[in-house]
Amino acid sequence: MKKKDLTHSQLIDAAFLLFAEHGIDKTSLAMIAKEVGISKPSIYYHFSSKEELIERIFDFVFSDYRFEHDFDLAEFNADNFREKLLAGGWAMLAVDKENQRVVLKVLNEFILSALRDEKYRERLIAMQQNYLDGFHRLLVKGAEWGVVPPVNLEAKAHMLALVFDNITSYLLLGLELKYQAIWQTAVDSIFIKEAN
Amino acid sequence: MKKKDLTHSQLIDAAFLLFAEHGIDKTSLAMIAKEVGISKPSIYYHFSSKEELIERIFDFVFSDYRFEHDFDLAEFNADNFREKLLAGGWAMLAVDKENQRVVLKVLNEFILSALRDEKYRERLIAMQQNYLDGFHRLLVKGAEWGVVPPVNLEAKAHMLALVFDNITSYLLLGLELKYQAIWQTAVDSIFIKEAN
Amino acid sequence: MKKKDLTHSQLIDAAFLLFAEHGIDKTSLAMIAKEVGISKPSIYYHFSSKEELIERIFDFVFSDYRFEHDFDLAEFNADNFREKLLAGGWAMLAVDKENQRVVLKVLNEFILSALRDEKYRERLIAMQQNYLDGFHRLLVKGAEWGVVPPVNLEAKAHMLALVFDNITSYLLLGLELKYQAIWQTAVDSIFIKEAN
Amino acid sequence: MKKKDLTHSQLIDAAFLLFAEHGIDKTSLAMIAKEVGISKPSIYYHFSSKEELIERIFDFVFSDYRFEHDFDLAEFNADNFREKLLAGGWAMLAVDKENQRVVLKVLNEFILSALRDEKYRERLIAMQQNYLDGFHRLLVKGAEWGVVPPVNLEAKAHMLALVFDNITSYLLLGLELKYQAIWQTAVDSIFIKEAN
DNA sequence: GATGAATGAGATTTCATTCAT
DNA sequence: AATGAATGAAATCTCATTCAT
Repeated sequence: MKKKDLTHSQLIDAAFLLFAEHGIDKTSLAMIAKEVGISKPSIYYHFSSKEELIERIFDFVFSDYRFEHDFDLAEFNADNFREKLLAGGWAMLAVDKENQRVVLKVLNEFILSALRDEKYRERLIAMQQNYLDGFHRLLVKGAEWGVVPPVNLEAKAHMLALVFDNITSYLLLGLELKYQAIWQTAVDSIFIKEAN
Repeated sequence: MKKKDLTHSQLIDAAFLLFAEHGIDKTSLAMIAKEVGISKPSIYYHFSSKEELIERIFDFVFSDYRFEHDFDLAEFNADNFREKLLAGGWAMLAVDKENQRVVLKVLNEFILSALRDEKYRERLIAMQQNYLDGFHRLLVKGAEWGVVPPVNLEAKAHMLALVFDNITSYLLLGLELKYQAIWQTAVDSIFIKEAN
Repeated sequence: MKKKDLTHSQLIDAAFLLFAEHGIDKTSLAMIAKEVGISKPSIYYHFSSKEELIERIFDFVFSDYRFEHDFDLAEFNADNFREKLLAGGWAMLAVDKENQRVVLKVLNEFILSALRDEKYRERLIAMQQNYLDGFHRLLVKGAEWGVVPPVNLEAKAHMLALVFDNITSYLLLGLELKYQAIWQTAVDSIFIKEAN
Repeated sequence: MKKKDLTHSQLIDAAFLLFAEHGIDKTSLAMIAKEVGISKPSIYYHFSSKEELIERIFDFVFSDYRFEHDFDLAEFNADNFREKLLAGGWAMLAVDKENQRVVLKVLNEFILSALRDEKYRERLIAMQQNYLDGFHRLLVKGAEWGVVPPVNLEAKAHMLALVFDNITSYLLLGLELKYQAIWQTAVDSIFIKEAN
């Protein structure tokens, strides 16, 4: 790796961790520079402003956050459908907690930013939509395969997305719930033939 | 009301709105003072520091945010159980959107704060717990009344809480989903006799 | 004088002198604050920005710079016309040199600013126009009184203005010319009945 | 031209234009480098510091600014004396305005510098002196040829120089005066046999 | 009950300059 | 002949806070 690229990625890493620890607003360029061991103005050789650095962190965080990472449609079939769906949710519970907290903290920072800045809102919504659509596609497949009752698929999918998404938030806050059972309850409700 | 109390509540109101608009960090005491029409140092007569003002806003916001506001157990009975449960969720969709956004924005600010400051974490968790427990109590009642299958009640309750809570987040970001149907799907899943 | 007004005028004075000595760009707020003996941010209590301070200095300099100060039409009459005209120009040569240099240096700073900033251009042009018009009015009076040949008055007036104005510039640079004779030559040319 | 010389003169050109547009202080080496399409440190191969570059621009500007360019004594004779004198002044009014403005802006920058830096003062004074002396020599010749009354030649010459010089300043600021008539008035005053 | 005046700490950013390559 | 990477110094400006009045 060239020197420039090295420093560049050190800056991304340091900023990322500091954003998680102190929040974006309370992380100054001085703190980042100190962490990396370069001078404050040197940051400007790599990023034209703090704002640009923030955007690069945004890219960095969100590139990792895709439905397909958690649920790979290609691996699903009629036989393993329920299992896979359960496993996809449970996987997030088994992950390295510390690392997850860090990612989620920064993600939350950006959700707040998104409430005020169009630039972030669009991308954040695109990410949420990616999960909403992902679950929908999955259930449609499940219906095609005859394992999911073919009614009300969109609402079911979105309910799953909301539960899945919010489990991460509650984890982040340190609420200790029986997430496995909750996710299972949500997943199971999908397969019920509505009798009401 | 005494003058002191008047100014006090004007400060709370102004700070609350400004926190929603610009975020806590980016709202300066100068902005708040200007909004209320007093001088900056005068704020210190009412609050010993910005931090204390923030805490009072926290109280102000969270005093309004209780499960019992949304779902009043006293009004539930065996006959209206499903209806009331549906209505409690839908009510949040019918509320004055602008006002709701403001409250939710500030609430989100505090969720972020809670990730870094023990002081806020405890109270925020207490609030989330209030909803988690509230739904649980409700379903236990429902089971007693024979309208909810008496299995897996806790997980069902928490799933409802997660869906309920996250609907507000998605609303806030401006995602346009069929929330009524989603909530109905979640609610209906509660009544199913698990046959799998 | 109130404390605020005192500091305010100390700031104006200090900034004015420092602008003359180092130029506007090279005079930092730190230098000004140090000169007055207050802290850097205190300046912002009195002026909202460096730009505003500059504008106030501009006002301060230009309020002193009016044709009527140098040539008071009310004092002119047919008998003393030439004498008064001469004296008005010569007065500027007799003035306290050091003080004059300071004023002129800052004035020159603003001329440069005026080349780039509409805001200053207009006001500077108004000032030059004040002299151009002043000389014109004077010569018109002179013509009415029969002491100035009533031809070509505008060009004559403007020529006087140019000479008068530029004498200050040359003085400022330290060029040692026989300014008295130059001014006299210019003034005398006004009275000639053109015979060519 | 060698590559070195090429880049050198590109730097001079670019710096010159940028100085005119933004002023010396507000023109950074980064801006100049960008304009020429080289890297910032490369400037240091050609000039040892920004200060040296400024001095070279000074040379560049002032080499063009000589009395002999405007009034070539060799072309004057008794018959065409007045005409030539008029034409020399009018020429400056006919010149390409945009180009003239650029030169004059930079020149003005240096006048300001000259007020603070001995190094520039001497050379600037030399230039002004060149015009003052030039007009004087011209009038002396005119007197020898019998076309200019042989009295008060120095003051007349200097008055012409002041008018000539200041016309450029007023042009630069965008003041719209009848400069032709003004210059003619000044020139004509030279030929008058003083009768007062 | 409130303010006028001020401040220390610190934020982002710009700039001329350096030096190994 | 030029550059990539970095820096020290300093600029403007903001902010929470203080304290005599």
